[in-house]
Amino acid sequence: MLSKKTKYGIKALTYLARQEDNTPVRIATISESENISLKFLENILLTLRKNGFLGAKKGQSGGYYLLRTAEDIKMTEVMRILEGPIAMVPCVSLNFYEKCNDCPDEDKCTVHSLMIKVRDNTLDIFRNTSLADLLKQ
Amino acid sequence: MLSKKTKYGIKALTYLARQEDNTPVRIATISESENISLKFLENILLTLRKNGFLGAKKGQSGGYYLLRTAEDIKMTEVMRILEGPIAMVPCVSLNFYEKCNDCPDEDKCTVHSLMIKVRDNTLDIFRNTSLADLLKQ
DNA sequence: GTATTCCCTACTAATCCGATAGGATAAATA
DNA sequence: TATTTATCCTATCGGATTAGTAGGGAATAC
Repeated sequence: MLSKKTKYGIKALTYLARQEDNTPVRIATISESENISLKFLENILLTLRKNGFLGAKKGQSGGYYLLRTAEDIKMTEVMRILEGPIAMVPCVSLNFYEKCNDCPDEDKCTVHSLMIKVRDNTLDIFRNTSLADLLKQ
Repeated sequence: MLSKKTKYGIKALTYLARQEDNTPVRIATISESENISLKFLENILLTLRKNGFLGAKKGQSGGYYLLRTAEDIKMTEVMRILEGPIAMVPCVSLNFYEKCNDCPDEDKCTVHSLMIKVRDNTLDIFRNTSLADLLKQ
C-alpha cells in the first residue's frame, strides 16, 4: 500500500513542476489546492527539501520550488525517499535489504523468486517515469 | 509490503504442492519445516481452506492437503485472499476499489495514472504465475 | 475412550501512520 | 527596526494494523 506521505509528495511535486518560471509556492497554497492537511504537507516538503528536490524561500512571497528539472526527477528516487523500499519484501530489496529470519536459503524460497519478478517490473516503471512524464498525461 | 500472512501462506501452499499423492500434512510439520509460528499458521491455513484451496482431515494422520491442482492456483487469487488488494492505492484497485477523498478527478491525478501502470504490471505477473510455476524454480 | 488433529473466537503487545501542536528562525516590507 | 509572513523543527498522539498467543471445542483414528 502506498502511504499518503508518498502520494501527497508526488502530488506536491507535480504541482510545483507546473509552475511557470519555478515561482515559489506556499505550502498553504498546495495544501488547499490538493486537499492535503497543511501540517502534514509541511513535513513532507521538508524532507523533499532536505533530499535536494526542493528549495525554499522564507517570508513574504516565499515558498517551495523545484531545484531540479522535472525530467531529472525519477520516481525511483521519490519512492525510496518518501516510501522506503520499492520491493514487497526486504529480502529482495536493493536499497533496504534485510535477511528473512525464517528462510535458511533465499535461492530456494518460492516467495523470494516471485517477489524478485515483481520488484524488477515495478522498478522498471519507476526508473522510466520522471516527474515530467507524469505531467504529460 | 507483503504481510507475513501472505508470505507464510504461499510457503505453506508450496509445501503442500510438493507432497506425493497429496498426503495430508499436519500444521505442526509445516510450521517446523518452514519456521512459522504454529498458531499463526493455523489461522492462515484455516482461511485457505475456507476459500477452497485446501481440504482438511482431523485426527490421527490428518492434516491439510491441496484441493486444486498446483497449475490451477494462480497468485492473483492467493494474493487477494491473504493480502487483500494487489494495487498500491485503493483508487486503482479492481477488486477493492475505493475513491480517494482528496482527489476530485481521478483521470487528472498523476499518482493515479502511475499506479495503474504498476498495478497492470504486477497483475500480469500474478495472473501468469501458478503454484506449479513457483515449484519449477 | 483416548489421543490426535483441526476448528474457532477472542485477545494482546508492538509498531506504524496520518495528523497535530507550538514555538524557532529567517526574510521581506514598511 | 518592528511587523508580518513564511518555512523550520521536534515532539506528541490516537487509531489502525500486524504478528502472534490463548484456550477450549469438535471431529476422527485407533
